[in-house]
Amino acid sequence: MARTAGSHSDITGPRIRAAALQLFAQRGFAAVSMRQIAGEVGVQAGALYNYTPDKQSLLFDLMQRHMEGLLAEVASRVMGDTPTDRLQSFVRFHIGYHIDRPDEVFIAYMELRSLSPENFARIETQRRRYEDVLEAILQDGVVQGAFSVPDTKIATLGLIAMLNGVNTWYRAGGRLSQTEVEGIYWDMARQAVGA
Amino acid sequence: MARTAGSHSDITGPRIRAAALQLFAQRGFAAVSMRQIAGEVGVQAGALYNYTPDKQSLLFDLMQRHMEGLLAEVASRVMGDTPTDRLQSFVRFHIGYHIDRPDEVFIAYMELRSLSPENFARIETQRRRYEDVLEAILQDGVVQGAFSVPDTKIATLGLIAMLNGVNTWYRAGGRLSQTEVEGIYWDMARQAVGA
DNA sequence: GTCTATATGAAGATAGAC
DNA sequence: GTCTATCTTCATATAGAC
Repeated sequence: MARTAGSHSDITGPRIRAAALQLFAQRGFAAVSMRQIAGEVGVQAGALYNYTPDKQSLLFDLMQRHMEGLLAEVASRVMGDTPTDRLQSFVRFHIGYHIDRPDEVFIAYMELRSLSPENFARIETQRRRYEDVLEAILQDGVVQGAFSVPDTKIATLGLIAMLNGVNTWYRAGGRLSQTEVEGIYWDMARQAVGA
Repeated sequence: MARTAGSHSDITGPRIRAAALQLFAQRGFAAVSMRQIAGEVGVQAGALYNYTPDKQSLLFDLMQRHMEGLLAEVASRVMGDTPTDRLQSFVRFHIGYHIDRPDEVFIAYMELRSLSPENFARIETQRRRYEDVLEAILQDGVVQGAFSVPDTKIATLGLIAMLNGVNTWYRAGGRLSQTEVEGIYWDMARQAVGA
């Protein structure tokens, strides 16, 4: 169907977010213009303002949705009777979730500085809640003598940084399956905490 | 001394790079204007063009200098008779070098997408040379049976990502000394490769 | 080498017609 | 809800005086 003037509120909103997501990830928030986003969607720039009050809110909306999805999923997917089992499920969940959403992840970690101070504070709160999930597992493991970790806070940040690194090289259809990648990172993570 | 019109070629160049470095790291390349850099240095925007042909070259110059310094230093600082010793010296070097240069490191990893294709290719080549230093150590260790690493390429990228994470939280004057931080990351790295 | 002034283009955002 | 047209500001980069 050719694009014509008219009402498309149901589909234009998601299309704007999808276009913004891809463009922000590829070129960076500051380097992308509202006109470019509109062009990708197939509308004029002015039409975007029916969906977002401004460019900053569009970025915040993307990051907020990502963090909420991440927090909801980690809560339902991380489980196990022992700290080691829970750590494994966290590592595998994190790798899988991040592999599936490279653009969201990239933006959430790279465009923090493009947020207004208020929006930054909100996203940071959500991020800390996610880190706390992992740190609680590590603390449990240390208390129970299952892990050897000198500093759970630093280990948390170090592990997450290591896991995030998967998105710098993983591409779907490469030589390794997602499960294989999960297994490799789980091996490294398990050894890193002395489990 | 008040700023006045005149010749200052010896000091203005470094001051421009220092200002650009800080501003690019803080706000991102695309979000920083030549006027802002000039303002930080204390000259007018036009004067910058006596030192760089354009903004892109200024970014490339910063990244190029960083990578060359990194490669020169890693070559002279990483040593040891065994793979484990060499890995330890690499980890401690990497942490120390990165802690000392947060802005350079941040830009080198975050503004790759802001480079022109030709400049990107040059920086990528240097980056790969740095990764190769670590991968050679891991391969040595695997061959000699000192390390347990399922995939040296992924382990290289995973370790570097983990080590780079230090810059997301380390601040000079915090609760841990640089040597303590090096020790913590060395513990994690050593365990991660099964050394 | 730095200044002022400016050429030229593009940015975010809004107004009002349809 | 989208369009066209526009306001206003700011961007990179250059020219020529000092």
